[in-house]
Amino acid sequence: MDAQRGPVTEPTPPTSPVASELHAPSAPSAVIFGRSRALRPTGKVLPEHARTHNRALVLQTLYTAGAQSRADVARQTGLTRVTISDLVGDLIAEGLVIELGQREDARPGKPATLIDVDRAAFHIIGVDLSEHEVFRGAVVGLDGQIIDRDEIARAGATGEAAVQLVEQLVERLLARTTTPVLGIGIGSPGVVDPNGVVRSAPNLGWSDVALQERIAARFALPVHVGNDANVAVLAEHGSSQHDDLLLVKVGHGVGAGLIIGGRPVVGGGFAAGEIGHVVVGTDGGPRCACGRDGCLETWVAAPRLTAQLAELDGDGATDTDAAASARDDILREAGRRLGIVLAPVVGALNLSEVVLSGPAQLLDGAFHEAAVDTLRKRTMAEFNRDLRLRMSEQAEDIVLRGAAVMVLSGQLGVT
Amino acid sequence: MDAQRGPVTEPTPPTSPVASELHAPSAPSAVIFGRSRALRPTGKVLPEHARTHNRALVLQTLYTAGAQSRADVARQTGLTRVTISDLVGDLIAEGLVIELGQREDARPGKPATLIDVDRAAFHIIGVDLSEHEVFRGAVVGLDGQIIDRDEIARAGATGEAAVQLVEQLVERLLARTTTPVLGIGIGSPGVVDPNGVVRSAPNLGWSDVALQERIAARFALPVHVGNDANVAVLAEHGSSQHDDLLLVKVGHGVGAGLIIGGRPVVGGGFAAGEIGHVVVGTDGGPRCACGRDGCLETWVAAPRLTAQLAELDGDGATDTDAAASARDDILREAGRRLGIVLAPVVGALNLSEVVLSGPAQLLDGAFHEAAVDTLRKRTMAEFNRDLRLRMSEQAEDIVLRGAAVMVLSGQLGVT
DNA sequence: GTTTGTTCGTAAGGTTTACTAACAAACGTG
DNA sequence: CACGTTTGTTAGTAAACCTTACGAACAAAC
Repeated sequence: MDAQRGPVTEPTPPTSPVASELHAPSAPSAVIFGRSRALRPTGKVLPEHARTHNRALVLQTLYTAGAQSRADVARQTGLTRVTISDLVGDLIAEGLVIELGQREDARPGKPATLIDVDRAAFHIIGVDLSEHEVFRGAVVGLDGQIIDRDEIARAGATGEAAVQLVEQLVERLLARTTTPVLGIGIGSPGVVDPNGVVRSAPNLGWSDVALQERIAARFALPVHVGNDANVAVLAEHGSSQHDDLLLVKVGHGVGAGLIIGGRPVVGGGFAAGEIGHVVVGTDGGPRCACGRDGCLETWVAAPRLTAQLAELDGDGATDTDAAASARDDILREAGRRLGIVLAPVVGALNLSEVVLSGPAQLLDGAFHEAAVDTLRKRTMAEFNRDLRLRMSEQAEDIVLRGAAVMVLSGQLGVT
Repeated sequence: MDAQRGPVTEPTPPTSPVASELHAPSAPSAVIFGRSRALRPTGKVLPEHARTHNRALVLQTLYTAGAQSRADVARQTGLTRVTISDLVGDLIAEGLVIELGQREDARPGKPATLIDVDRAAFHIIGVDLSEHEVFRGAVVGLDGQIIDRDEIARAGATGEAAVQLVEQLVERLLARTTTPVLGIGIGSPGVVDPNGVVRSAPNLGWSDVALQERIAARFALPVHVGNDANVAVLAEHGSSQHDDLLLVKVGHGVGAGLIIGGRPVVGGGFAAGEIGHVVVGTDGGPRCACGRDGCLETWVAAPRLTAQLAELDGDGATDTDAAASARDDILREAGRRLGIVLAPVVGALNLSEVVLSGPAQLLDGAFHEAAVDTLRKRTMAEFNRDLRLRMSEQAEDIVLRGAAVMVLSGQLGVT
């Protein structure tokens, strides 16, 4: 009974070198385990990759916890003081970290030299192309604060004209800061692939536009491009406690950004989060531009809701109570429809947090309540007990800040 | 215009050592980027971790591509022949890899010594607790082939009695092989946490049962426990080309297993894939045991479908054509309901592959067709053009083999 | 039969990385 | 003031992978 049990740590003795008779050279075989993830490391790992990783770990520790001594960082990361000193030395030489002088509080021992990410050393350019009327951009600090902003009217521009508007906007933003720029982050509507090619953005008339390449070539800076909702969820993730997070962005259309296990989800066709044209319910619904009835967008897209509410006002409601009630009915139904679509997603992913982003006057009331209520009624309470559905706190700047997060991740973090 | 642009590779000159006046020791600050993934490496990485990774890479390469020379492995992995020789030396010493003698085909140069994973060196014990009437188990080869199998009638056992049945089954399986056993993999219904504790499995009367600990202590072997559907999707992933995969397991209940970006999804409450009690549609439905109307299980769980079909036979259909048609109607409606639930998930994740596992006589016909049809009608064709919904090819043994994959991953792969 | 070129696997030595051990500096405390 | 504590650095070591170099073994061409 014992001979047959052999954990890897106590292997069987090495086999005879020539065993070709015993084990016929196996053909590539059935190998049902072939693609098992754990057995499929992404590629080789060299010591220098470890170094890169640890470097990012130090940066992250400083960034999150704020100014502290090298010894503090060592304790937090588990690396030794020696190694931390070495890594910090590199980071200081690169201008990413600075010494802030000695710690002031009274403790025994040699006083600590405080170090921190040099939060004033770089700015980031964030650009939001998701609004229908205007392209907005900002100079963003490393801590996410908006330092300066600018915008450029879209005026219906599409195709190449729209690309040139983006270039103009970036140019103007770059002129507004004298601090070195870490990179440019752009949140675009539509389907964006990992190379920053906008595969398809009907509103902008874009199809396979190599935006990342264009902007990078023009400004000689690192450029990152992502879908607007996927970018927005990055900003939200910063202030969230959870590693699984779904952000629903209600605007001209409806899109979602998804983070699972701390990693953004892109999807096989790079179209993850495109839930605007999923059909809701089994009772029909308004005709959608895509040709079907009852797409999510027909229920909850901002222009639709606004139009419905305007129609209500047009009916000239005399009683203000009744008007408010009718208004809430519309918003409640929209929220319910969103809940119906989200329920299967929340159930399948066992999500703990869903965030709503969009016009507060539309979403932050009856809409929100109905969505929460519907979600609870349609998922298993036992599994989703601690589910939260909340409004985003990032308001209008969510894409701008998310774009900045994308740059920070891409430039300073582990790829 | 140039001074302000500084990629990390061309940083600003180091700041003066004492800059405390310029940069007030920043409080932990707003830090909206704080939890950005790329900036939040999981922990320190030491050179030995790189070694572990590369070791797994070599194993994976051999496992997938079959017998080959050290030089072949070097070319495939990108590591040098020297390093590969070193790693392979370790693996041979551990008994995981064997030399098979010289390559026979005629080529210039020194003939290659073929090496391969020693596919006969270990067996794996796989256990499937997901069936209602019986616990099934098997001795599984490293390539996933079922070498021997056994089962034990559950006879309604719950709680401690059920645990003891699992122990008996494992004991009997271990007695059926004289080959060293790499580990024991168990697929259980219910919610299973990463430590192998079954948090909740109502059918088995389990609540916080430390199954992994129990079995590991009893047999002194590595043990891995997972949810049955989550385990099943591992088996399917082996034969799939995609890194995003959803498996729907229809049996006594309905559950799903999900792999995104090559990684299993567990969910915040470890209940990912529990879609059986998500409400389908907006037109009510049969009353569910959980108290609500129209849960997915009320539409597609195997016992429900079987009962509906039996009822049909009970009506004594004389015309066989009409009977077949009525039968298909029932299955079609069930398939449609599944499609309705899956559509938002497929849309949100931009899934490229969905797999059905369960009784073929129920699923592989009208049910399947209706599910495909519904899914296409309810998602955006443009984004999900290459979506496939197919039956699993693993049949009854999917959980057994998935459990074995779990062990193989856990014992030989990167954690 | 000899030469040439190729391929394989190994050996030797160097570089990078992070570790342990040890220490000086600087501080509070008794 | 002696002592313990804490910080950050220096020196040396171990691990991991690299480059370079080499012998062995073969096919192909002469």
